Amino acid sequence: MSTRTAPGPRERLLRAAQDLTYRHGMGVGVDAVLKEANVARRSLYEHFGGKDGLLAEVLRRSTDEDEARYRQTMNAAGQDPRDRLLAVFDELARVIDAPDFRGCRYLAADLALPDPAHPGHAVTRDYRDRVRRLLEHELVALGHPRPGHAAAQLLLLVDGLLAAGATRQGTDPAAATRELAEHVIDTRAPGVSR
Amino acid sequence: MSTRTAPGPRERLLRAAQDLTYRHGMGVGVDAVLKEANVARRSLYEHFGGKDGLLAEVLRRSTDEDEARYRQTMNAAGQDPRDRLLAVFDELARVIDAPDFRGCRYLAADLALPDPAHPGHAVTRDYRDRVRRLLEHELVALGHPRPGHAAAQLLLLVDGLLAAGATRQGTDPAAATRELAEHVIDTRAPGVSR
DNA sequence: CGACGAGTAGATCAACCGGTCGATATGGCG
DNA sequence: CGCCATATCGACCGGTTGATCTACTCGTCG
Repeated sequence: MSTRTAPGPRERLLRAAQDLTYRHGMGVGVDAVLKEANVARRSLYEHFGGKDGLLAEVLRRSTDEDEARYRQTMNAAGQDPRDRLLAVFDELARVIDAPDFRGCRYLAADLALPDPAHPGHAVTRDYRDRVRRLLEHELVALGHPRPGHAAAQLLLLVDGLLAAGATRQGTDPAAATRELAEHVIDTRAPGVSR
Repeated sequence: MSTRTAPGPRERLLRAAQDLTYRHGMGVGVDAVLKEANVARRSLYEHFGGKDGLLAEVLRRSTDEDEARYRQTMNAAGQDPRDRLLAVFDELARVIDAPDFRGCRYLAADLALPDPAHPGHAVTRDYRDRVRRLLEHELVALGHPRPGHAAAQLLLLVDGLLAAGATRQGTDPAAATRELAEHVIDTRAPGVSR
């Protein structure tokens, strides 16, 4: 019963789909996923009801992994909320510098799925809210005067950084982002724009 | 010879593709474009060599339009570089509030085209650079100590705002962005994070 | 007039799309 | 052992993809 038993078809499907959707986008064919996972066509429909169900589950699992990564990045940075927040941006700098970085999964999913009723959208919306709360929690601990507002700003910086990283502009976007993040975090008086 | 002559097949193809790719993504079928444009199949291949060529040309034409829009937004704001820069963000606030806003075309294209050799990528890269130079020019006129750096930061805010607008987070992202943009523009001493 | 180029209409192609279905292998239990 | 439920398999479905090709129409200009 160990977790080291050979993963079943469901698990293999999820892993293959997670990999292929990230590398080739949401448009990957079911055939490609099945081939990569070495799973029969029918099993996909038994487990997930169809391609949409598989994609939604892939997104859901990814959000859990990524949220956990945010948490452990922050925990590794110590107890000071300021350090914990900035550690997130340092980690993102590493992420976008990875040679196989292909942009934010969730933004790509939202932009690639034209149907607003697709179950994937609910997953990405929930994910963004979880991350926002994570940031807001640290800002509250820091005694920030407008934690909700600042959290929204930090999330905006995260989105911008991931977008910039995906589109590979020459100037190092991570440093510029970190600078703005520090400003957001260190703003102690509300409404002061300069 | 007036521009009011009925547009030819090439023009109709571009308009239809521009509209359909924005609404349904880069994955739209050639058939759908042909039907919308009321153009024979062969004409597409005569004029653009294939779907990729059509998409690249659609992107190129869009960048020209959008760059012109940036310019006229800034010109309408007067001569003060600060006003001209902030006008861009006010305009973006309007853009993302439009009911049919579906995210940034170019970011969507970059994320949706897995092949890094696709001609569309060169177009989006060039566009981003043109906008960056546009912003940098105003920052220079403003006497900003690090115009290149600040332009990269503003571009990052633009990307973040467009991403946030596309994913519809509850809190109004435009106001938060404008606040950060003001900070970037008004930073007069280099290296000062607060 | 007649030749020409651009455009249209549509058949055809191999590849692929997402989805359905009967057959089969496997494993627990009487 | 025999039996059955379940999980998995892979052939098959109709439709669509992007692309190529032939045949026809039409307006223009020499």
